[in-house]
Amino acid sequence: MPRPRSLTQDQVAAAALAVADRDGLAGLSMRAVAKELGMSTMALYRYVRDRDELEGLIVDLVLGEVDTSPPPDGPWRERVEVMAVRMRDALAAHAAIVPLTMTHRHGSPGSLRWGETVTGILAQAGIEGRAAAIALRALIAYVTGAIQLEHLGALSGTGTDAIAELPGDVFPNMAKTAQHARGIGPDEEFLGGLSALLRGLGS
Amino acid sequence: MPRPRSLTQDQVAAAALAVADRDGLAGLSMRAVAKELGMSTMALYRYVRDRDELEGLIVDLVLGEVDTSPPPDGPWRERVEVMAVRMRDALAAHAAIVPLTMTHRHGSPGSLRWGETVTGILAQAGIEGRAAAIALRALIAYVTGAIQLEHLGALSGTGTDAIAELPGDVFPNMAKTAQHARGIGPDEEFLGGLSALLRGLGS
DNA sequence: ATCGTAAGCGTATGCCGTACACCTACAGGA
DNA sequence: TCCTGTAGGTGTACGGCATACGCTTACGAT
Repeated sequence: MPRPRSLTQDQVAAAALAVADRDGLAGLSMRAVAKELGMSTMALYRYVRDRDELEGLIVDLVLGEVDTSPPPDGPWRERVEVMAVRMRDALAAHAAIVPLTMTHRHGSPGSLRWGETVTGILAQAGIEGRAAAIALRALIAYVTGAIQLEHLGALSGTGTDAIAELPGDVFPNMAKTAQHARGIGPDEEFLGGLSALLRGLGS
Repeated sequence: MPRPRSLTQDQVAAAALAVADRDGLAGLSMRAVAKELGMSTMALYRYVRDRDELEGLIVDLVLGEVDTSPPPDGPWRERVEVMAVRMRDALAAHAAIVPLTMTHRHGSPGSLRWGETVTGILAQAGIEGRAAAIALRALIAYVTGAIQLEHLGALSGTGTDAIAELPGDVFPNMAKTAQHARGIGPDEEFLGGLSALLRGLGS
């Protein structure tokens, strides 16, 4: 009976994501998203309660793009690694919104599906119950932490250079470590830490 | 010759931290910090270039409170664990500013000293060069990720309850895992994941 | 053709960070 | 003792933010 909606929430989320991809997280505002959709600022509020909900929709959208189908057969560590890499790739495609995932990942359907697949792999490997709960949280902690680190000064970036040139008498170990760190790419870094965690999770 | 400063940057940082502790990150504003110091808003800018620098000072202050003296002798894994727990405890005392540490940890003296001590322990354990660089970054990724997770919906909180009540036919593994997760405290969770990572780092 | 509903919009409020121009307290030299 | 240059401290103002509120308007059902 009333006037029909002209947009879906998905379209709103997609517009917001486009703004964030183009102008960064700082450029993401209700005004900017409304302009992206060709509406007035306040019209946006017909689709979203407030900015917080909009951020949730963006995270849902990005996390929903992660392929959560069970990876091909193989050793369980490799299969979990595939899942971790899928998550990392999806977020790398929208690096600007990575900080939002920490606040809004909770309860997102994509995140739940990812967890479901991972716990399934763990269960097949005999990791269940409390051990599975701890393993899943450890994986989430590592993956989200590593992704944020990666987008806030890569291992081979200027930050590492600065550390490598620290006074050798005050920070001898850091200076030496940074020297070696220069040659390490982001992939090797991410996968290296991940495989250590996975080795340890097998008890 | 000119009028002397009446405040140190440390005092400014302490006031800002007090505001954040009391009113949360959302309550942290230049106006609020200036009021905390009993000055006008703009006087604050005599001590700090902009808000970004103020945030850096806060992080420096909190990270500077971490005890970075070498832990007592013992197995290297236990010594690294002590370092991780010290970092976690320091941040837990100021949970509101945890998100700031992701953006401002880089180059903070406290963070450097922490890294120096950790790489020292790793070196004594025979982990050096590229392996040490990867190990350090993995530890930072896990610790920061876990701390953020902890302050954004604990394992035994309402979020877990919601997951435990998910449709069992769509998320069977998650539902079962969440059931077991309910009984896990934050310490057990943090230390469990950490010891897995440390086991794996020993190659 | 009309009418109720909700879409969409304009305006306004109270925050925010901060640029700028001004006044003022103080240490050093006279 | 007074004078003066420097930098500390302040008030005002601007543009941008999220969003509350009330109006207008498009539309599907009658």
